[in-house]
Amino acid sequence: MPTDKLITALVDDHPIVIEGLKMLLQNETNLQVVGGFCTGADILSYLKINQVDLVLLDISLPDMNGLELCRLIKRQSVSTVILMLSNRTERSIIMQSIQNGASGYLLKNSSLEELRHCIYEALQGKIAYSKEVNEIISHPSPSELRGIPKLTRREKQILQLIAEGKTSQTIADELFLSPLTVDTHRKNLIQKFEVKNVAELIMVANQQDLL
Amino acid sequence: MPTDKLITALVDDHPIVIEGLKMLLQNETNLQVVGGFCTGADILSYLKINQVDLVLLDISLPDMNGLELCRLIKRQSVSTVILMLSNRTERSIIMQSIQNGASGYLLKNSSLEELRHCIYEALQGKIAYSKEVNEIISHPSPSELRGIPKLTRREKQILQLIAEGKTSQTIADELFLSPLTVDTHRKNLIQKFEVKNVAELIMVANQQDLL
DNA sequence: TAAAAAATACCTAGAAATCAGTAAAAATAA
DNA sequence: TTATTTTTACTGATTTCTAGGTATTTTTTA
Repeated sequence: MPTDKLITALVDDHPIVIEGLKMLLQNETNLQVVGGFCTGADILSYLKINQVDLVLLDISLPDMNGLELCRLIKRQSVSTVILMLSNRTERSIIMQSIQNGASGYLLKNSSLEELRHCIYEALQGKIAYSKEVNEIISHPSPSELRGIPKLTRREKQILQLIAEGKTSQTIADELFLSPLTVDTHRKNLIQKFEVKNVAELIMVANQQDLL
Repeated sequence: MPTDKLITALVDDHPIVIEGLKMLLQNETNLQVVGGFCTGADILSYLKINQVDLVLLDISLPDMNGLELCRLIKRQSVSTVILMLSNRTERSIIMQSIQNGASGYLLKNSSLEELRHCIYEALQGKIAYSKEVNEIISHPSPSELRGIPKLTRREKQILQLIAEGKTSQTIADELFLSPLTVDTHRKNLIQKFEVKNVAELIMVANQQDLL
């Protein structure tokens, strides 16, 4: 029994979100939700024997990365349109999504209207972003423009010790260096990260997972 | 027109989640969802003129912290039962929820059954955790065993500004305070966290997700 | 409304960090 | 082996932070 409705699958690790989307989309006349999947493995095995026109896909899944999954789905079925539906607001993740074959990107706090609109656009072959995502793309934050500085071995080591609350003198004693040398490294770290002092240094180093 | 059903409000910055929960809970015979709110301000102003028995509350909201909101709701209406519904898995956040008056904590990837069960338990006056949350609570990591200092509003604010690399003088100018006052707060922060200086302060504040 | 907590502000004085340079060994890469 | 990067170390001046306090006003809580 073929149908003229768009066969749609939902992938999200939150059952509540899946159920919610199901309910929301059941009123849409032009599409039919055939299933909700909590893992990447589930949707992939389903796609092996079933044709799906549209997939709403979350980034964070228990068994694999949503970006990776996006690529795998596209490889298995080029005609399937994928819309990413995530909380992640990082430019890089949005870009990677598109590069992996997604036709659009929505934040989960999008309105229903936006969701509808993006589905429509994506099915037309366009790349569809929700309003907020467009903002993110067009206004890169200073912290994102700030590249991740390349640190030398010594600098990493001293950064670590600074984060432990040690003074230049203490660090010098520990590494058998002159405190003046440690000061130089400290200065270079502050320069490389383009920050004002150690407080901010430790903050951005944390944001960049360097500690 | 009084009702014997439990008046329930939903607070989440994701319209999709709200709609989903609404749909899911509309089949429950013993409760009635009266509204979904996307901001803390919305629910608070609603509660000023309406009685609500149960609130399902997200942590991350656009205008204020969910933990703070939990406290405010409880202050305005003690009899209202609050269940936190969040993605955050940090012990400290779970504990803070309970301390701020919540009757339970669920992760968003809980099943519908778990949600039902927790609502039931919470209404009975118990503290209700979902399965995964129980796991988290019973396996504390070493870094989490270090007590979480209670910060005042001002201290949180100043901690934030310190993390941005601002000096006491700059912070004082910004908040219209004496730099000596900022120094006092700075000193208290260092004491409360039992650290040696701001570098370590920012480090452990990060570990405890306070920034 | 009384008690407790938070926020405000100050003193003295020493310790530590930051800025703006320079420069020479030592290690690594081309 | 030559060139580049890293690591080491210094001067001198200035700013900022930290440690020991005390104390009053304001706000919040009981």
